[in-house]
Amino acid sequence: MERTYSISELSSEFDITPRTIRYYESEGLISPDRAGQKRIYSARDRVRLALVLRGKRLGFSLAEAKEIIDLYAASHGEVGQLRTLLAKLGEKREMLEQKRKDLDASITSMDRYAERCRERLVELESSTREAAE
Amino acid sequence: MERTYSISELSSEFDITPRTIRYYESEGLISPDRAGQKRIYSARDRVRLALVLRGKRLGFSLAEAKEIIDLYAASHGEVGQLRTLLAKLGEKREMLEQKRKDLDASITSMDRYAERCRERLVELESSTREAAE
DNA sequence: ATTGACGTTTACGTTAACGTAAACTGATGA
DNA sequence: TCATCAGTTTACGTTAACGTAAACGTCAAT
Repeated sequence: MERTYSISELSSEFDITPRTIRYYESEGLISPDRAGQKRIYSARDRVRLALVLRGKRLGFSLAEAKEIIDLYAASHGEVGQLRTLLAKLGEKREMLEQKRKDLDASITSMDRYAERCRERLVELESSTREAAE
Repeated sequence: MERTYSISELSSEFDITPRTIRYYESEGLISPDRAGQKRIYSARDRVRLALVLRGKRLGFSLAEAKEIIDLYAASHGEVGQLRTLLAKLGEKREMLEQKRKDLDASITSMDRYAERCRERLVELESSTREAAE
């Protein structure tokens, strides 16, 4: 038997509210089982939730995140399905690549700037010491 | 004399509407000069606009983008200013690092998945050929 | 003189992604 | 038995980031 999760367990684990999780369900991002009224989340549901949140951190909308995540659950029955799946994966892959370029550019320019600041700080500190002599 | 830009030049270059650019100004992200009523954008304004858009692609809100971009325009006069600036740069740098982790994880898992799909496709195609013999 | 093209301000409208509150339903421990 | 969680549905409220429309200014070209 695999482990299951309640909505409050997941909400505290991922630091989001139950409302958010229910909203994701209403948008078709997760589909937990039910025990009567109560939602029962499987390990698979938990993984999907984690993927949604990661997508959000990367700036994807919920709709975009759903598109991507649903690719991982697509059926691989026929050759045609596999071909279109691979094509869609290629698209998403390009979006990620674009983000990587943006991110790398952001990081390198910030690092360069911080380095210049540190040099300037050393300058200022040494001149302060001179003034004290 | 440095080159300047009209609002429509920038909006078409970056593929956004003038409304968006004016909104960014109202949020304090850009502060173009004026020639009477008309806004005149400098090369510096253009760079800031590009930074805003890059920030958005990476999932930052306009407020977050502003915080980051404003760091690049902070004054380096006193030692104390430089110290707090470096501290803030460290914070932002960590946020970018987190995004890089998320992004790397997304890319590697997607690449792995695509590879499995390609293998499966080769299988299916070979079995199709066998059936044709 | 007027017609566009381009610009402006003001203000209301819209959508995504939830927040919040009300009213209800079991299960469970004192 | 009663209260107290933990969960549920329904529904209205909110915020960021613009869209859209109205009403107006200005300048060059016809």
